[in-house]
Amino acid sequence: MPQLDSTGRDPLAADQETISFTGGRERGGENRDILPAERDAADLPYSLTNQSDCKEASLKELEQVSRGHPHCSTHVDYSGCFFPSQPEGCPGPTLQPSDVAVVQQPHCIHPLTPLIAYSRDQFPCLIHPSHLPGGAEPEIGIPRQPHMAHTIPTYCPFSPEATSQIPHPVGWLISQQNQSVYPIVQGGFNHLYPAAVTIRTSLSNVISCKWLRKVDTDTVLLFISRRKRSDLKNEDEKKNHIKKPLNAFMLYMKEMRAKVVSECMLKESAAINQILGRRWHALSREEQGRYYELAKKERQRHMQLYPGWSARDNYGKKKKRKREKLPGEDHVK
DNA sequence: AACCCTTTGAAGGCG
DNA sequence: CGCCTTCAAAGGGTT
Repeated sequence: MPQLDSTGRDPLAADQETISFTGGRERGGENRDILPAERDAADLPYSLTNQSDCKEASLKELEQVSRGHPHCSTHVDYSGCFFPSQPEGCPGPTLQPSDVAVVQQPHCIHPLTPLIAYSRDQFPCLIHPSHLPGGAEPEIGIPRQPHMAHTIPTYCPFSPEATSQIPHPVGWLISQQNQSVYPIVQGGFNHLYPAAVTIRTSLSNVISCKWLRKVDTDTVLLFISRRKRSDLKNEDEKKNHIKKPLNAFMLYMKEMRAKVVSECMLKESAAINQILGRRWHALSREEQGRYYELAKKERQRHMQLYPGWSARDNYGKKKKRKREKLPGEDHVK
């Protein structure tokens, strides 16, 4: 745990109320004078050695790297894939959280200069007003109406073969650059794009609009089997899912994972995350601060992109398998 | 196929 | 306010 100032508040957090170094991260603070790497091997709760510990070849390689530098200690903690006790200047695998700037490269330039693309991995190019139904003004971050998504049916009672040939109402957006685009949330256009209009527009080349106009949307939906609707709805929910912004540690993990994987020849994320967790605690305040700052910007950008979004929206989306608690096992976090 | 594991941090709910 | 829970990423492992 980072040092607290005399007031008990973290000085780094003083001007960032959302940044917290508290929260009982005792492992990181209990012995700051000892590099976490030095105690990694001893107590990894999740056994690395059982599964995919640093393999023989990579161990030799790591040892060579370590010995190759005059300042590097030859004490190598292989079981945790760490390089402890590295003096200043040693270019070993110990963290050098250099430039974090771009975590994920957006494929089109967004005014908000995204670091991470939420949902569908992409960001929108600006929408021209003429392309919006009703000539609506384009906005950065179309207001979401996630809870409306399921309330208005948008599907047609026709076979997949038939519907697959129907152009998507906003297909022009998707076809741009042959990439997915701004995470258009189902319902984001609901106020402009009522279901009946959608159906009429989409099927105008297939069936008579005259006929459709006479058919109530609910009646149309009777043609769709419940299962089919359920599948489509689930698919739709996945597409419209807005993910939480990444926190500082997640940003750090995202950047450093590949490095750890290559160093330790590990692929199992649980083991890698344990290593990353320890390295995180080994970071200096300044180094961690950079990630906290990055995470803060991420949250701000997320708020701009998805005003009104709440973390609560994603609750219950992942079904948890009930795991039997072992005797004496408490919730440890 | 869906969830578990494992990490830290943010955020929401509840008493 | 403090505690608990969920979910962000990742990919091999498990059910």
